[in-house]
Amino acid sequence: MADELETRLNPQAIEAALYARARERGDFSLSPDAVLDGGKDPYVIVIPPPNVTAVLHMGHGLNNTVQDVLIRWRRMQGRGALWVPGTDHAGIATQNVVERQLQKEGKSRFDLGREAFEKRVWSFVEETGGTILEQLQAIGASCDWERTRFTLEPELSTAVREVFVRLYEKGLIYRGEYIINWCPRCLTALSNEEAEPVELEGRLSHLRYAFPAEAAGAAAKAREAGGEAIGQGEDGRWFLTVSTTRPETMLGDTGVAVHPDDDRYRPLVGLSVELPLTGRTIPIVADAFVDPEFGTGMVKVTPAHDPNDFEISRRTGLEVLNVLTPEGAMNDEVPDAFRGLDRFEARRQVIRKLKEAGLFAGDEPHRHSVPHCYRCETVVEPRLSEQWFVRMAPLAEPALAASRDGTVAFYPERWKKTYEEWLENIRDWCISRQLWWGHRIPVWYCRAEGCGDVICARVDPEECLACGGRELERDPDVLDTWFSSWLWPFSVFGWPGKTDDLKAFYPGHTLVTAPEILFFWVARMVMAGYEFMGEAPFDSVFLHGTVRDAQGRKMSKSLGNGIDPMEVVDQYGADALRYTVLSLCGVGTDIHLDHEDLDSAFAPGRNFANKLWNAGRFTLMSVGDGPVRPLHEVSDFLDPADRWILSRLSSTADGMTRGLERFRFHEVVELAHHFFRGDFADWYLELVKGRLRGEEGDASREAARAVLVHVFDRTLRLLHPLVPFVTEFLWDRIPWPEGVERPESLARAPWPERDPEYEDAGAERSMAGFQELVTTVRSLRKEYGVGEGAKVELVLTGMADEARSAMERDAGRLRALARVEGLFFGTAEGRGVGASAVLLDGTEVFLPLAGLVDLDRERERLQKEIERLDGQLRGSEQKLGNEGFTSRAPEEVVQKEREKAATFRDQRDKLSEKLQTLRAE
RNA sequence: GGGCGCUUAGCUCAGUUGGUUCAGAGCACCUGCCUUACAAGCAGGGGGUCACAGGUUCGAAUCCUGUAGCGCCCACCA
Repeated sequence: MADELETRLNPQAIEAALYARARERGDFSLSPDAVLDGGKDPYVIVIPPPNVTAVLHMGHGLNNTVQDVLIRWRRMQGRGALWVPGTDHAGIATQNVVERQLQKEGKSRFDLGREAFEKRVWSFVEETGGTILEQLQAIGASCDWERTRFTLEPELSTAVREVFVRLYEKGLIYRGEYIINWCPRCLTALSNEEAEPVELEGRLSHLRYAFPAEAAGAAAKAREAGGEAIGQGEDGRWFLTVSTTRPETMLGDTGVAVHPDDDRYRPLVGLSVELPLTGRTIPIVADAFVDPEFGTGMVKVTPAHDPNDFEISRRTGLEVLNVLTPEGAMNDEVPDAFRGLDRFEARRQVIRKLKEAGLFAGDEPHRHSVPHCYRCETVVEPRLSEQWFVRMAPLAEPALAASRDGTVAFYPERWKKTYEEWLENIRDWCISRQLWWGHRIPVWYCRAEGCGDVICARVDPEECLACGGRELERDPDVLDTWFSSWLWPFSVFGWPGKTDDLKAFYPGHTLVTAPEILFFWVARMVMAGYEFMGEAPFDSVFLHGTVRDAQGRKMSKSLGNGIDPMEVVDQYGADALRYTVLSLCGVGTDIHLDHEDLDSAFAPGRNFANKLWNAGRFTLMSVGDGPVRPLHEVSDFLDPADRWILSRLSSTADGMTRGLERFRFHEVVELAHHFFRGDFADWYLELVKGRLRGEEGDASREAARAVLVHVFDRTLRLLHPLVPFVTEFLWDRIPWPEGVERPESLARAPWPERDPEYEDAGAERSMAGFQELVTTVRSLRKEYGVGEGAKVELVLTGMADEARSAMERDAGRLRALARVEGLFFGTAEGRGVGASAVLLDGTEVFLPLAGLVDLDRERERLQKEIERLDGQLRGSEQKLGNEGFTSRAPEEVVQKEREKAATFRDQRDKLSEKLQTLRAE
């Protein structure tokens, strides 16, 4: 570690070493004893486990910075703060990565076989799985790394299996044939949440199905009744028209449906039509799902490839005909001409063939949302298949109640409603995935003749429980990745064992995550929490925004608009990264960062860290090595500036605490910034400079040193959760007052609370007046070009008596100011030529200019400027006086011209006034 | 189709229960300074009819209604 306080902050030189030392010291670890025996009030966060194959992106950067701030703050508050880290095995995502690797070697997972493939994934995970956790360390995440968990490790697999069996035994897990979302590329089922709708411009095609001759009468009647779907071809044959966005599915149609109350089509119900291209005849049925108002009021029914159609088939008894292979090609159920064709090719062919047959009634553009696989973005195909489901309604009830009664609170609050609506309309969860990487479903089927028993067990069965046969076959599927994630808040603590960890750390407290996984994960965790632990896994959910680029687009790999947090850490340090994202982290707002200009994107954090570094260096150097008195020993020697900064410290601590309690990070950063930069660095340090240079042993100097050390210590504590590295580096070097116990580390130093003893409204008011005076003088000097080095005499008049006596009392402070500003305060004698301004309290500041500036030149300068403005103004007024201009030019332009004129006039008048002052001699 | 949110300085955003302390911050911009902590800095400065139109009120960025634009979530409309 760099032991020198180098001139420039070099994050690379200090961060890694500081982090390693903090870990060694055990700053981040917590044993359950601290809670169970030590009486510490726990504060627990379990990390949203990143995918094991992931590398850190800005979303993680934001998410984990926020968690770390909370954990570090609570730890300093003396809570038993525990942040449990870990990774998710991420079924599809990880399997995809390894499959792509295999592809490069010209192999598929089937070439390897299940066992070898799983081994391959494991070795991949073991090689690369630690990456993201190391990256979290680089941004300062103070997790208890001894507790790192993985959703597919043996202990957690036990939890998964236990949960599956329990739910199965309770009748909440069932197997059934339903339409699910099928990804033809991943070859697996997807839950509704995993099928992401993408709004696309598609085509709505209209297809004609011909009536057999005997139905002609009924068709004609329906036509007469206003049935727009019914028509008569040139050949005299009657047909009906249905519409679809997926024409190829007509090959799987097994019926046409109308609304039961639709009088137009009533005569047709029970009759049949000829399904083109297939030689099949399909019935017309009535079902209430059909909206008579939409389109023609007639719907083709494809039970195997549309969820609604499937439901219709269940109610009406229509046949179910699957016409697609798992890969999304047409299967053997369709006529030869289409067999083996990819679905999109089949779509073209169907349309071509229908056109040839004169049964294509045209198409039109149609915007609609098409579900895509959330992992690979392939168009998802609704497909009938046998899958495992969890019956969710019973689980949703307590989770819903928890939100309604506030047991679980959401920040920002509007997500509460979204969450509740999802739970109110909850649908069963498809949990089986046709993958090899994941928790295998603990179900066996007995293949013995005539048995067919299904066994769901905690321990792999050797033989059939029903018939004793040994021909058991395990279900090939694995569980949805979220089936292990929803147990995470307690599985990480050893559930289903009855562990001390569980006793001490469950339930946890805060969940920090993105709104995208509110349903995937948050809601399900609450459900699992109640079902298996009897209470919610956390009491607050903070949902932060999405990280976007300068154009507002979500950062993503495919757009190439991402920012690599590691690059930011390398260039500007973890503190800069953290500070920047926190300063942008308002409740409910997204975060915009320009990926093309990291320098300016991270300037706020970089500048802040650097300023802290410099102010810290100065503080440490100025205080020096000599013994420092504790604050309470110097209370009789406090300067007004000391009282002021102590007062500000107290209110800042209070404000920051309240901000953190409400997850208002932007506000917290602003308070910290205002106090540290505005109050501490800009004013206090400047004001104590003079006193610090005094004689050793001088009471005012010792008071200043004591206050400085105290305030700097507390400031670093307040800033530590935000910027842990620089603060710790500096804090370690603070000379400690004699007789005061030094906390073992900054990470565990007590969080500064509000301290009413030092709150001093009088000192704040008087300082505010003082600051105004100084600012005003600076402004006047600047305006009249009085050089910064020049000493000026000031005359203050019209002061309230109160203010005057306060000022006399604070003579020392004014002298300090005089040194800094090069000002001199004199008494009012002849006022002469000068500039003046009136402060808020009525005091008039008069700055005599004679002798300081060349008055003649100043008058000349002003005169010239006034003439220039006057010319501009005349030009502008002339333009406005021109009717041609005002009537013909666009309103906006005229308006702009008026504004310009007003500005010229204002400025001219202002300068004229100034000139008057100068001439007042 | 339903629900929610946003619109404040060139950019990104703060503005808690309507009121001197509210029109702010950071970045960008302009001017002057390399003042022995800091030029990744200091000091000073310009810039906003708080989307638009109504309404409530003594008083509205803040509350109500409507309009426009943008965004998000949910949804089985072929």
